[in-house]
Amino acid sequence: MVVRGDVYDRNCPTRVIANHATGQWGSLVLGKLLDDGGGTKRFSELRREVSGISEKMLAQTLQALERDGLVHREVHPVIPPRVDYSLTALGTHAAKQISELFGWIEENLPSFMAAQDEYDARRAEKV
Amino acid sequence: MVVRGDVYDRNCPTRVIANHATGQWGSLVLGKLLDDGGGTKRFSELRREVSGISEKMLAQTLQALERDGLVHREVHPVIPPRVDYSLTALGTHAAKQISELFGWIEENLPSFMAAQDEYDARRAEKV
DNA sequence: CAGTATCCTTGGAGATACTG
DNA sequence: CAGTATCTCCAAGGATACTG
Repeated sequence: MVVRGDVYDRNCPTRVIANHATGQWGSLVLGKLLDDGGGTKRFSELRREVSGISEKMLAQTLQALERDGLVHREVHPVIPPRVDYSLTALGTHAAKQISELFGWIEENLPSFMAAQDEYDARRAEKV
Repeated sequence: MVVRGDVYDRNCPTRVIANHATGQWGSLVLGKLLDDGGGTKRFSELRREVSGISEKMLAQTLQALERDGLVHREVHPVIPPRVDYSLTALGTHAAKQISELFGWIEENLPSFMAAQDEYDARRAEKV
């Protein structure tokens, strides 16, 4: 159907943006910014709250999200430096969708774990 | 708030499943299976339709999705081999959410491209 | 504090060839 | 056809140290 921007077509910008928004770090950063209820978060807050992310990946992730127009970056010219990150309108919409999906996965975690157990059991008996 | 299953906590099963479902290949495979309107798709169909995926990654992706209970795998004992993939109830729900998000990105592609252009322009003039 | 810069390692991912 | 096995390589990503 759609040809321009079709996410199933490689080398399509849609796919790149989708990967930023749904990637392992991008999705979590968007989620955390949404949790704040449209407020702002600082670099170090995100670093702490998104468990496992390194400084490098956080910086890189935020840059990609900012470039895509999902995140707004506000620099305060003070010492020590202070930079606030927040969601744009686009980012808020994306974050809501992702957050919903993640919430649904959490809610259904028992079903997922059961599926995994069953899969593993089936594989075990075939050996 | 939530501790067990919290996606923001590393080493949490939720995050692993989320990554399978929203990862660059997983998301596209789920999307393609949904496009088929609850029908089935064969390995080679998916290979063709998800532009850029290799056999290895498709096999690996399908296995992860099957293990998580998102995809059902039906083997027909015929020659030549025939294997049908379809969405489970869980998979259908996940696929719908992802598909919606991707559709929204496609629709708003102009906004994203504009944001990127603006970002690049701002960076260029600062040099 | 909010990043860069650097180095280094792991494994994600492709290509190819083979099998039931 | 639907995979698996193997080899290979590049880039994603982590750790550390440094700077405005």
